[in-house]
Amino acid sequence: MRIGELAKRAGTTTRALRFYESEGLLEAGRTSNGYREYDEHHLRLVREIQSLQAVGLSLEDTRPFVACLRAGHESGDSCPDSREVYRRKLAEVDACLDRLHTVREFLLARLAFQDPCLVPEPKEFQCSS
Amino acid sequence: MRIGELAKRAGTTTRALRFYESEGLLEAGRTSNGYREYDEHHLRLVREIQSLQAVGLSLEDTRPFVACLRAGHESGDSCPDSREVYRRKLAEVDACLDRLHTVREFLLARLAFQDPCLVPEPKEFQCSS
DNA sequence: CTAAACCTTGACGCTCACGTCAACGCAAGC
DNA sequence: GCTTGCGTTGACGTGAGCGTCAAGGTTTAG
Repeated sequence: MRIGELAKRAGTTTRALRFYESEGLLEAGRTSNGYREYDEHHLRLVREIQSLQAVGLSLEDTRPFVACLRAGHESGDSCPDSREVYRRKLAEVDACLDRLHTVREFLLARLAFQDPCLVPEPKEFQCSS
Repeated sequence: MRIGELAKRAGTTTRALRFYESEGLLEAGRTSNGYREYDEHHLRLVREIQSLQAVGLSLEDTRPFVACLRAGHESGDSCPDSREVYRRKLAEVDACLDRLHTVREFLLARLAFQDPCLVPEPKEFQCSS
């Protein structure tokens, strides 16, 4: 199949697929006229990337999973590097949950009209999913 | 005081202060040579902005608080618009907490080697603090 | 007097995962 | 033959909140 069909079947865009290729995540074959050629295995890879992005992993973080699938494993998260990414992300999520609980308490206190001087630590913090 | 001193006392940078001014959040007076001139009231405004950013509010969201302080209120969150921002942010935080709990369960399940097909909704979602 | 340390505006850089446009080639239906 | 709809590469735009020069003017310490 060509890039348009893969995009449609995966529910994404051709631009995204070309971007994955430029990042080395999705190598495609080429037909004689230069068109990219994909198969079901590529669709599987794209689906893996999408589901990982859905839980808040960056594209960079999906590399081990893609590599794991390409190495022949039936699931992308059966390799050590992938599981390490899971563990790291879990720690991030836990930290984020802590942080958000603190923020929530702060907002509730302010809405309840309490003292305006208790401010959460202004640490750099990025909470994303 | 001039911009450098204000930055130092607020624990920020001159660039940030100039940026706030460009966004209309921090209007400064000017001395005869064109230097910006600030007082304790400005410092108070900057501190307010910082503490709000620390709980994950965007600069845009800090506008009502700054306006409230400039309107003469002793605290920036005593005005209706400010409290509305608090309420909206609280709702965002709650949604984020829900989302992160789901993600956390997903990660735990994957690490426990379970079925690889349950994937959280790939909704657009931005969780930040 | 001079050098350091401050101030000014303006403009580009950064992150991330693409969106969007430009300008072109290729293929198929009428 | 012509239009329509695929495909190609390349390059710039997006958002948030500044960081980081660049190229000057001003003030202060020695």
